[in-house]
Formats: sequence, structure tokens, C-alpha cells
Amino acid sequence: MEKSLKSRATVQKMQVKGLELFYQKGYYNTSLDDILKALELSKGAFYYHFQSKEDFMISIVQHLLFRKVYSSLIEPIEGREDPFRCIENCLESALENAEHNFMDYGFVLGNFMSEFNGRNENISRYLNDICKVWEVNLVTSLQKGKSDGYLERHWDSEGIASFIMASYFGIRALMVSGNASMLRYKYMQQIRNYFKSMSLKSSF
Amino acid sequence: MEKSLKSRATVQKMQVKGLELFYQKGYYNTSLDDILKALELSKGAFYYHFQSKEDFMISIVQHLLFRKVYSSLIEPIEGREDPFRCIENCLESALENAEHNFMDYGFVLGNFMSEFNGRNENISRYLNDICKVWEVNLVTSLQKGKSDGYLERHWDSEGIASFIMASYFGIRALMVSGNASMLRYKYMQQIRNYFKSMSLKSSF
DNA sequence: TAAAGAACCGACTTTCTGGTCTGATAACGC
DNA sequence: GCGTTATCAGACCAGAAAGTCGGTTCTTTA
Repeated sequence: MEKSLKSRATVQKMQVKGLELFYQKGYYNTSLDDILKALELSKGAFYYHFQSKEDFMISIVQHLLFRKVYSSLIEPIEGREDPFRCIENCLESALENAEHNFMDYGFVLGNFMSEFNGRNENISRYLNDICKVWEVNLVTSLQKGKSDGYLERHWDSEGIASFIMASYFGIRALMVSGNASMLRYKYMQQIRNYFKSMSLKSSF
Repeated sequence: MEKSLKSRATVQKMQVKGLELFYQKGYYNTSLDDILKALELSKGAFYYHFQSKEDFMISIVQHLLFRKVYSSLIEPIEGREDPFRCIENCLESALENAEHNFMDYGFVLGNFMSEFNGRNENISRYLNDICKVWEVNLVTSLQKGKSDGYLERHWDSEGIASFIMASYFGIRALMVSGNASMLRYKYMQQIRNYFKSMSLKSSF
């Protein structure tokens, strides 16, 4: 294989497997050997491509996590009309994906945020940045919704956005240790009620 | 000091400091030496009172955590009237406490749940039990609220309870890495809106 | 007051983990 | 063909962490 291609393939493999294991067992509870063993690679290979375990994690956050969060939680909302319906669909498909795929990136984000909080300022910053992008996107969408007549101007867009994010992080945390599909159903019902109570054009 | 008293005092000291450090730095990221150093105690003392680090953690969960969660999140709701107002006050004071006291036990519970999930089934079970007690209490309170005419019977009590818990876990996770007091204010506003949309006797 | 045992000390062992370093090997330019 | 370099293998190291164990000190009790 061509050199630069092989290099990129190796890096990619490491990042994908790294994210998978870090998510499953936690960053601090997963050793480099765990990852390298699963890939049948060596320490030499790892430290050729990355400077440290921290550097490795940051590359995962920036390349994999950010893109996944963007495509699953941000892009489907960006620029669209009817924010409530739009956000609702977005959350629904993210939760559905989580049930079959066992890994939805919104939750991975929340999970990592709580793991690194107070333990690694550097990594926390990158995670918070992603979170911020999501938040800004939600707020923008809601503001546009006001202009387009989907909700009244007196509602607090930032408050709603935070509430949506919080409830999503939280329900995913509950889902891992319980009846996931039932929780997902009940959650969607409640978020719909919540949205409905603020919605002007009653498309519900 | 009397022996059995001294013994219990030592155990208590270890548990309190252990909970504090486990919460701050995470269980897997806190060594026994960290705890023992802070208390000026030795390994010998620790393994005299506890069988292992896991056993130690379980004793903390059962004795400290459970009681604190009970007194701060369950007792204030149990048997009372007007569930929405009651739950609202309860969450508010928990969040307020979190801002000054830096440690509210509802969040500690959620935090630990995510840390141990998939990593220690044993400890996870104990944490889930506490969570379940909270949930049952919320559901019971809401059911009673229906009888007392505070909300209509068609609302799904389990769904509402899960939604409350999820939003609370989530907002606390967001608070650690952001503007806590602003988030708290916005959160309480949103949860009030949510409650209001289901409330019959409009005490709001 | 002296034996018994509870409570504790701290050095030691074992295992694991992040990180380093010396080579090996295959692709690449010339 | 030949030196160069990118890519990787794996032995090795230092430090940390959980857990062990023989010994010490203090309290109770007979």
C-alpha cells in the first residue's frame, strides 16, 4: 500500500477503536495495551502517530466525535423551519440509533464531559466546545422559529436549549441501566408535551 | 475513647472523606493512599475495617449516599400535597445547595451511575436501587396529585418522573462546566413552564 | 496488673500502565 | 541497486495502585 495511505488508515483504525473502548470502559480505565491488543498493533506504532494518550484522545474528540455530533445533532436542525418538530425528530432518531447501534454520539459527548470534568482541563475544553456548538445551534434555530411564528418571542431560547440538552444527556444516562425502549418512548412523549405547551402553529 | 465508638468514628471518617474524593476525582482516579493521606491513616487501618476498595465504595453508597439522597430528594416530597410545587421546591433547594456546598447528592448519584456503568455491575446495582427509590417516590407523589386534583389523570406519571430525573441529572452535568447560577435560574424557569402546562389548580 | 484482643502502622509484593528506545522491514527516490 | 525514511515491533523502565503481613500500641477485662 502507498505510504501516506497506510499511515492514515492506521491512525483511523486506532481512533475508531479508541473511541469505542474509551466509551465502553472509560478513558482512565482503558489502557493503551487494551486498544493495541484489539488492533494487533504495538506501542511503537502508537507512539509513532501520537505524542501521548492525551494527544490521542484530543485527536479522537476533534476528528471523530465532533463530526459525528455535527452530522447527527446539528446538521439536521441547521437552517430548517419549525424548530420544535425538527429538534424532536432529531432527538428521536438519535435515541433510536442508540438502541440498535449502542453508541450515539450525543451521549458519548455527555459521558466524556462528566468523566473529564475536573480531571483534565485540556480535554474538557474541547468537549465543551462541541457542546457549545450544539447549544448555539439550538438557540439559533429557536430564534429563527420566533421570526417564523412558531413560538412566541417571550420564551427564553437559551433556557429552552439548555433544558433540551440536559434532558437528553440525562435520559441517555438513565437508558443505559434500564428499559431503554420504554424510556425512549416516554421521553419523547414528555418532550412533545413540553414543546407543545410553547408551540404557536399547532402542528402537533 | 471506647473501642466500638472509636472504630465507628474511624469508619465514618473514612467514608466521608472517601465520598468527597471519589466525587471530586472519580472512583478509579482516586487511590486509597489519597484518602488515607488526607486522614493521616494507614493501609492497615483501612484493610482492618474494609475488605477491599469495592467493599468500601458499597458501604459509602449504602450508608452515606442513600441517606443523603433520601433526606434531600425523597423525604421533602413524600406524602405532601401539590406535587409540582413540592418537586419544584425540592429541586430548587438541591440546586441551591449545590452552588454553595459544591456537592448535592442527587448529582453525585447520577455521576457515579455513569462512572460505574458497564465497569462494575455490583456497585451499579446499588446505585440503581437508590435511583429506583427516587423514581417510585416521584411517581407515587404524582399519582396522589391526580387524586387530589392537581393534574389530570391522562398524564403519564412514570414518563413525567423519568423526565424530571433526566433533566435534573443533565442540568447538573452542564452546571459543572459552565455558568452554574445562570443555568440554575434558566432550568427552574423551564421546569416551571413544563409543570405549568400540566397543572390544574393554577397555583403558578 | 497482666493477658487478650481490637485498632492501627508501614514496609513489601505484585500487577498494571504510560512512555522510551533500539532495531527491523518495507516502500520510496535516485 | 542502494541509501534513506516512513512505519511498525517489542523489550524495557519508572512509577503508581491494590492488597498483604508481621509487628506495635492502646483498651478492655479477668
